[in-house]
Amino acid sequence: MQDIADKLGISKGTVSLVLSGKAKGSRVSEEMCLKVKQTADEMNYYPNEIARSLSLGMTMSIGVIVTDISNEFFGNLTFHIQERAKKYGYTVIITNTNESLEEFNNAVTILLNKQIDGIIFVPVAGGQKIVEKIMKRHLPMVQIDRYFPDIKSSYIIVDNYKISVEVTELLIKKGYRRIAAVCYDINLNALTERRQGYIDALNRYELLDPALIKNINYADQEEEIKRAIIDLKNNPNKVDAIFFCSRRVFITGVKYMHKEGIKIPEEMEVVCFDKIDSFSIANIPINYIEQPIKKMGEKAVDILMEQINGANDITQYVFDAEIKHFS
Amino acid sequence: MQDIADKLGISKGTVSLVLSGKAKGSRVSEEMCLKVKQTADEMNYYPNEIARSLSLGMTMSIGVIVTDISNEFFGNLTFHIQERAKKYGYTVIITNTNESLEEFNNAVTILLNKQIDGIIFVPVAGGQKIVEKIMKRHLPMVQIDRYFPDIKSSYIIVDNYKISVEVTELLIKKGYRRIAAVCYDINLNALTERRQGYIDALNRYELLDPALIKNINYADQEEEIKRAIIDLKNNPNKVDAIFFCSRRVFITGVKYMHKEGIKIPEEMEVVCFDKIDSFSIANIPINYIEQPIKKMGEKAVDILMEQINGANDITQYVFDAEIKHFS
DNA sequence: ATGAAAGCGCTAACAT
DNA sequence: ATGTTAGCGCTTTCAT
Repeated sequence: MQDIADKLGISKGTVSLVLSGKAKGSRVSEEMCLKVKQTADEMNYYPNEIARSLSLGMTMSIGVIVTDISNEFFGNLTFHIQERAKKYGYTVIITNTNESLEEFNNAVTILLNKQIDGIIFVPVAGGQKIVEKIMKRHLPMVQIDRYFPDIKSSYIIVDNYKISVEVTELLIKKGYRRIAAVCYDINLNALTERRQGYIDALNRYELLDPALIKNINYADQEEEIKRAIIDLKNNPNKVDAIFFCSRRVFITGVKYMHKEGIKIPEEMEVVCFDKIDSFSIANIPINYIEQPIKKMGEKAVDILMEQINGANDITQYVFDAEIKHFS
Repeated sequence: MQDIADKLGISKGTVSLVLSGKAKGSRVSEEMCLKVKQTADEMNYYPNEIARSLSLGMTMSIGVIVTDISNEFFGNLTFHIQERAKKYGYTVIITNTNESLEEFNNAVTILLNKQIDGIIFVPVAGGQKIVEKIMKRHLPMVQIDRYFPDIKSSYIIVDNYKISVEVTELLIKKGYRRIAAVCYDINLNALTERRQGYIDALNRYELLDPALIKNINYADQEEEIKRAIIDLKNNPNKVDAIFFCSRRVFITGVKYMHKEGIKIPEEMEVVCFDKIDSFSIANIPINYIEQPIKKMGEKAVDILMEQINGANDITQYVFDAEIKHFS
């Protein structure tokens, strides 16, 4: 900037005005404007956003913390967040927690230090203390996919409970009576609500059989899911349908259903929580629950931007998921 | 920092020394060190990385440009890039091009302006001019997954040609004679080489039948793939196997094979270029080609870091993919 | 062992 | 319409 000012024999300030588009209102002569822009081009000038950020006190970037970007759901979610942020002229810095508290903490620290203007994050179980760091800084934030009930902030979630009730009722209405559920045993509202929805729906019809609820330990899931499937197959009182409470569980579960020779849907129907973009290779009918990922991501950005622009209200969106059918 | 200096009645410089860990070598008294660290804690001090970056002339972030982060392959790739970068203390800024030249250009500009220390990117067809901007700045860079042959820089790719020859030969050795290929018609080396490998292998055995090569237009893929499958099914001279040149094409292709009632593998075997983490829901044997995504991502970061640390040599890695079998 | 001050590249308020 | 200057928060060299 100094260089181009020198070359034209004018001052740095003027150059800044022109280049940052604040030369309107006849602040700077047309002629000068043109000259400046031209020389900037010639000298192949690129603004230093870091300096700009330091001076302005804002970075035009937001942080996004997800569990694992290679996961189909979060991959999609971050994609939509990014695309939306682009529209606001914002850049996104994504980090993964891998569901680890330590990594969650690191991510938050790094992002805060990088002076991001706001943050969208998927909470990690037990991370309340960490979130308070964000709040202390009065940094705009929105929780997504999950939330800490005791933290007063904006969030975007899906009504996991409601849709789980609905899908279970759908199975009941289809005539199934022996409906199993395979879920992670993780203590996160997004997950426990799915199980609870299933339980409550079955209870309402007096169809609940606790033996049909399979809680899976995350670390040892392959083995545990396998055992669950075998167990369900061997249940003396034939099982009709299985509700898989998340994507990964579904994939592994169906794999062992195939291995055990369980015919889908003739012997058992299946429900998958979340859409998988390769359902079509399975050649079986699949009931699935689709979350409005795009809407969630976009809304999260919209809310965050409002906060960045000064809004103080906390906004909490609970979207409805949808039951769909693939065949 | 000033605040904590004031509070202790010492100077900003000293505080900086301590907090950035440069107080070793008895530069600052033990006692002072402790006091500073303590007050920093109490006052809940967080370093401003932006100011630090400006002063240091480096940001400790690298840019990553991929086609689309919600794509399974790129999702995995960026995940591994991030995890590796973490180890070096680096943050990653990811952007998507959606295969658009304009977005590619924007991404590069934004990243350059943000003063990233290096960049890893998946080139977009026709983007040579844009890449030159990066080179002009002498910014460390490495191309990944694809590369511009006429640009002299580091890259990490997979030998698409070789593995395609191998997988085709495998099919031939299995006894198949009528082997089809379904590929995008996009003009990118990563893709054309797959088709060429298939062609050359078949030619070598005098088994090539041009009618069995189906080139798919990206924009209209669903319909075109459907037609391709029907066409292959109706070929008077029964088709034995199909080589799907990429993930999406495979998913759609298999879907229509199911719809057309083509039995896999009894009537036709299938090959998928790329691994899909939900193969197991398909319950069919699948030959697939697995790229060493993790190694690719990590190596890209390693190379980039060497360059950032001053290495001038350009490093070009061509990894081998592997043929695997799912059943 | 610690202080003082310049400088990183830009913005913005104030002068002219 | 343009110039001058202080300052953003930190690092680092040179003094003390």
